[in-house]
Amino acid sequence: MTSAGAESPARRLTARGALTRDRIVRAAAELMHANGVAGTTMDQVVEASGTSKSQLYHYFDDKDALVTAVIRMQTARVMERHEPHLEQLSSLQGLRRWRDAVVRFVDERHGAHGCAIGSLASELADQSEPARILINAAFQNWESYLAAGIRRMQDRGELDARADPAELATGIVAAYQGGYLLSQARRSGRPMALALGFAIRNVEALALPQKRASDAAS
Amino acid sequence: MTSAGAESPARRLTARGALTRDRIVRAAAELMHANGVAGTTMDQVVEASGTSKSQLYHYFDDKDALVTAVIRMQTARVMERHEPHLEQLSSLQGLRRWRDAVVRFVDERHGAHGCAIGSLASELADQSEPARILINAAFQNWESYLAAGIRRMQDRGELDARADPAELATGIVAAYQGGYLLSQARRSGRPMALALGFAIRNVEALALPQKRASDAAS
DNA sequence: CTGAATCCGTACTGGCTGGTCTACTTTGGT
DNA sequence: ACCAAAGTAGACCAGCCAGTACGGATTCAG
Repeated sequence: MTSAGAESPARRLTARGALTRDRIVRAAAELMHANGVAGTTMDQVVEASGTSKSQLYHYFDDKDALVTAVIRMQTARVMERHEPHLEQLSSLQGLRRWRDAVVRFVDERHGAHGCAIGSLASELADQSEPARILINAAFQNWESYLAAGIRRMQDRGELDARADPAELATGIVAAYQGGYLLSQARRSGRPMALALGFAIRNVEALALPQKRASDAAS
Repeated sequence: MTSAGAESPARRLTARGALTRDRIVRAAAELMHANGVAGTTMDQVVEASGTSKSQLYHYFDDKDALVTAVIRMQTARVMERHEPHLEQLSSLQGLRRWRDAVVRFVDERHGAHGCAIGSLASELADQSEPARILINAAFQNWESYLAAGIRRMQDRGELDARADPAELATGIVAAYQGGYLLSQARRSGRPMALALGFAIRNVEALALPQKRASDAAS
């Protein structure tokens, strides 16, 4: 992992070819998430994907190119899992629901493997500048979802307009990543629950007293 | 990294031997922090430490044993850097001073390499159970320092007695780790500053109104 | 139908990796 | 002074790794 050249210049891909390529990336993503990028060999990817060496090198120039594809897939996957909760986020209640879903997810697997993006970030950020840029973009994108949701809370008058959505969003994603890491080390979802809880409390602290009755307690 | 056997049964070590051993661990720690554990070869350690293959394998059974020694050294080193601030911690003011020192440290190197413990945690937690246990202990120890400080704030009547020091401590360490990871990806100390700021605000929120004049503003 | 591009399988290689072996030098206790 | 233990050196090896060579099978445009 030094230069990570751009991906193959998007040659013609038949439907069959696209499928094979996808199987490769999927297998690589799984292996790299479980064993790390350096801990995953091209031969393992070949076997896990049920393809062959020549196919692998047909679709990817080298390991760096494969890693790039894996980063893209993983960031997309993680966001896909969060999008349902964040897309329409516009209330503290929604933020808490997201937190609960996250905690449940982490708790179920006792923090195993950590966040797919987070572990890639930790391993690659200082090894490959292109990878770092991609991963940083993923984090920023993630934060932008949260920031947009927080902005909607302000628009709805639930939150103080002086709050800084972008800063709060960064704080929440940081809590998520740190909470995940501690949960991974402790094999317990508890640190994630605490970390996200504290992060969200910073948003709650900026809540405005609601004018009317409307939605109920807690 | 699968079994990580116990370290060599502490044979007799001459002063010269201990020095050599230390040089090896020091070099290994540096390399592994910069390039990852999997990305560091035994030959690199030999060269960087100015020793030889036989010395390496004289002092360590295998790479796992060396990694174990590196974990011990890194956790000790990191704690040494924080101890001056945390040892006597007994006020919000002190907590903020610690945060400032951390942010300065991260900012200076633009988050490069990340937290030594954090990156080891991310790479090893799911690869080696003994390593995971060691790293988890380091986190817990770190948290216990913060918790003790927070408890002292309660004893001094600066903080609400209903606050849970252990939970707050976990939240702060999580914010530190997550903040570091984002800072590493963004090459900026800003995420760390925000993350720690938000974490500490949870402590500040539990501050009690001080009875007398005594210490000044902010 | 045809031929060129895409797709695929497998054997192979040169270099690197963790780890071993044998032999030489230094140290420290008595 | 002696010698066993500790320390040191560097050659060596078997296996693994990323990447290549080359030949054959499918697919698709025209």
